[in-house]
Amino acid sequence: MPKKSVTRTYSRYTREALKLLGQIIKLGRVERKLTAQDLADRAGISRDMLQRIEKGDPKCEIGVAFELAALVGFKLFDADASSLTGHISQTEGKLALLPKHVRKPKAVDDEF
Amino acid sequence: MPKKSVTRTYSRYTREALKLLGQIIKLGRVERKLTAQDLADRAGISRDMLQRIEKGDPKCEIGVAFELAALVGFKLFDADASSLTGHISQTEGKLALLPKHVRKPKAVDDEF
DNA sequence: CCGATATGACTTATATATAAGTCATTGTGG
DNA sequence: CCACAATGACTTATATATAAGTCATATCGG
Repeated sequence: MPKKSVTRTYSRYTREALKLLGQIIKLGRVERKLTAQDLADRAGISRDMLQRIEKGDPKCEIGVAFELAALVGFKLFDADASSLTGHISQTEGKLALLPKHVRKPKAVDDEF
Repeated sequence: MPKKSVTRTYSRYTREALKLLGQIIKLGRVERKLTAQDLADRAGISRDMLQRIEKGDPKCEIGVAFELAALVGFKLFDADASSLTGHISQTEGKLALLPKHVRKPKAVDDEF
């Protein structure tokens, strides 16, 4: 494992967001009359993992969660893939304008 | 490991969405003049993992990704935690109205 | 009602993601 | 221009998430 044991903490926002996402997935699944096993099969995951995601477990593969959401018709970025491509290059453009390396100042609390 | 080796596939949408999320995080980080190491430290993760998330790797803990996004000021659900709580109970309400178990029909392709 | 089945909660073996470290390269600030 | 620092790309050991399986319970359809 990592050479040091890992214990993470999550902000309240993160926990709530994950819980909501899980509920959205479950809601979508039930509305579409899909069995947990069915949806899991479609996503290529175990029923157990689907359950954990529906519960909002923070330690799941993000790819699987996104995939599940999409499978039940929920897009986190309310746009289709082709539209996302546009956003991506747009973001790439912004990044290109910024310095490649970040110069560490004294203290970085631009919390203004 | 799982008793069977796992090879997942992801839809184009999922891949694009993850890529975009990673870019958003990187953009936010650079704009805030945070070193990769700095942001990683703040999130309690390794620099290596931050890099992977910024690249859009689907196999990362979803909790960490959400946390990073929030750290650089990006909320996937554009609302604060207290507002999310409202959404959660709202969704819970909807779920309560639906059958607890899904009855498996013959074929389930409500693709209409 | 009752039988079949979906769900939730566990357990276990093991594939795999992660932290840590290294090295080479590049970019920046002085 | 140049030294120093940040980044990107790897490698490796190991903690941990996952698939699979089991059991008990709840609940829906007939």
